[in-house]
Amino acid sequence: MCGRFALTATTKDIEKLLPGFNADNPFKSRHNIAPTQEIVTALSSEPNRLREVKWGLIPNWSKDIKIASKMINARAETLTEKPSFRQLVNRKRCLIFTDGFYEWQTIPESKKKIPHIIYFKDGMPFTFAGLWDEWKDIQTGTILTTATIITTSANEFMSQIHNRMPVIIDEQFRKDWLDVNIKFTDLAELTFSREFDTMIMEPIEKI
DNA sequence: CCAGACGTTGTT
DNA sequence: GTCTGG
DNA sequence: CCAGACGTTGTT
DNA sequence: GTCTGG
Repeated sequence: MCGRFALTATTKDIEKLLPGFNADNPFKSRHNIAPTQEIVTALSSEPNRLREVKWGLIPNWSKDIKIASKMINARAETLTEKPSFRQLVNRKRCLIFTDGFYEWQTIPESKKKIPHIIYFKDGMPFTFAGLWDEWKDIQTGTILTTATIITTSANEFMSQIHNRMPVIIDEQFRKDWLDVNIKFTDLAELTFSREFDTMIMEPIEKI
């Protein structure tokens, strides 16, 4: 799955990933982004903007804000079936910016978990596939924008440590993923597990 | 019909 | 909002 | 995902 | 051990 990641690149380098998209404000460098915190995204509805939203999807119909902490990931395999996601796949897709994510390897019979960081050889930031939504807090009238990260089965490389991984959208497909004129069924292939030539994985002591 | 859930992961 | 379970 | 809390009563 | 908050 994907429950922690980093975004330490400069705002300028992040903007380079998606020409024409500009950041609202400079983004802070962060090594350990946790669910419920702000994440940097490009949303399908706002074609020229990079903005922060909260990690943990709150569907627009939700009565309880607490649902967010359960909705940090969405399985690619069942996106079009699940009530929480099926209405979003054709209308509210997003890209989530990162330059490395963490997975924990569980060691059988020792109860220990070893964190690993996964990133690319060039050190550049890259993008996860996500879904987003807007939710109105009835008490205050505030609109909250939230997102979830789509996961898929681990590729051969990642399966050394874990059975799931986030969906990564390559450079040439980023604009397609954000284009809601393209149906999800025509993009579903992007969520399938595949190998990456320059992916690096390293065990770390601590995040 | 209404009431209640709406999710993923990992472990057994 | 929509589906599932009772 | 991990880290940290996990509780009540009565008094200020 | 399990739930909550970040």
